[in-house]
Amino acid sequence: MSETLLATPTAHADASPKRQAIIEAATRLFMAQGYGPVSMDAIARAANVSKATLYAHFASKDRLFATIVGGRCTQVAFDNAPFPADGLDMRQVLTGIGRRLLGFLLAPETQSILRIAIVESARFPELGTAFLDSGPSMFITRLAAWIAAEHAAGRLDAPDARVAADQFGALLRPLMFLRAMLAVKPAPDEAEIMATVDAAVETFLRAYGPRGR
Amino acid sequence: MSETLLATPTAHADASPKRQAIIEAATRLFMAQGYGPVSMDAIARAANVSKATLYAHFASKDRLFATIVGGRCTQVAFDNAPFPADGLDMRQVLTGIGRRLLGFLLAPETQSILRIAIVESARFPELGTAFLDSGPSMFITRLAAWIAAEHAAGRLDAPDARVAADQFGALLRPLMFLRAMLAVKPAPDEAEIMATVDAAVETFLRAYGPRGR
DNA sequence: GTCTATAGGCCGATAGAC
DNA sequence: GTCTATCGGCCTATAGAC
Repeated sequence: MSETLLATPTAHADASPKRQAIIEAATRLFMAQGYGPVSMDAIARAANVSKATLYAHFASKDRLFATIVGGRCTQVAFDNAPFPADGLDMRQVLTGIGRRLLGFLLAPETQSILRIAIVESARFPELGTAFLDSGPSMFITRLAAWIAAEHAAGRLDAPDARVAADQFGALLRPLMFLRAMLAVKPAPDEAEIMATVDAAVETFLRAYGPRGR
Repeated sequence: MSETLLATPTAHADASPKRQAIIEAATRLFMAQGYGPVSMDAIARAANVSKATLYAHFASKDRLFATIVGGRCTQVAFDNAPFPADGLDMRQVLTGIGRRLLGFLLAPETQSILRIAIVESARFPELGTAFLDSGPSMFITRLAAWIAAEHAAGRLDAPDARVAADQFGALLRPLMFLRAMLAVKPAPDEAEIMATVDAAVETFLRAYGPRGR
């Protein structure tokens, strides 16, 4: 697969109803089942169009998949709301950031696309990059910038802000996250999520809180 | 009449050369490509047997896959070597544990099976559990026991040893690990691995080192 | 653009000879 | 147990009518 597979930003948003139906059906099926098990017949049937119409809009199953999933990566990207300004309680701020990030990571849409990106990254190398760039990388970069500012202000002691940001994200993905990715029951509940966030914040502050806390 | 008490003819460890060839070929192909893309024809061809022979040993593709991958989970399990006894330098001990664990997590065999377990856990729920039980869960449990002992001895300050162990593992899986799972270049090199371990140990000791460090 | 119909191939699984 | 040969089905993709 070439990297041009993802570059399908048809300059004019094609609002053809059939095309839209195809995209919606393909998104639903691919996200639920991945690439292999979904047939073009099934997509055509779910979209209420014929296979010929399907192929009139998308040259091949590969291209349809890459278009759908690549676009989906940016669509479910982590909501990069701004981090709070100075003066708020550090623990509350971190807890809020952690809750938002972990909630995003555990959301069914995120899990689906992450699962698909992981397994299809061999066949579609651009998917891995698209997913990383769509959320995690940018989030860590922004969090690092915020941490650096807090460090400069003396409210954190994190000389290497990039590492600290990466580690805060990592602390939010303990075994519970792996268990969710592996679909091992029981699914994480709200209490477990909160406990994970609280523990991550606690450890982060123990490691990076201002000296002489 | 059966001539042995130890082996049932069809069920267990059959040393038949054909069966062994099937297992080896299927392992290689499934690990490299996952479930869907590998056909029974391909496995038979790679094992130099006919498809009929294949089906004489394994009732279906599903069962063959579950047998192969389930067994593989325990085979590539993390080497649970004992943790060092008392009296050694804490930083060195943690660094050694971290290097071994991260090296294991990034090994191609581990990445393959983890990728497969993640994507096929919907179709084969037992795979997720098998993978978790084969390594990560037990490792965290053992690490937690060691941390609890160190806590009791006053060499660590980790009241909740289970959380601390889980977080140490999590600190070893920053973005670099996600990048590896997504097959995004460049692959982690030795320097990056060492830097990740050192940073994880540093943060862990900042958070859980003995008070008044 | 959209349809029906089908080409052409590979799939999982089996029958029957030995 | 092991083989050859094959079945019936589903797959991607296309031809041709409208």
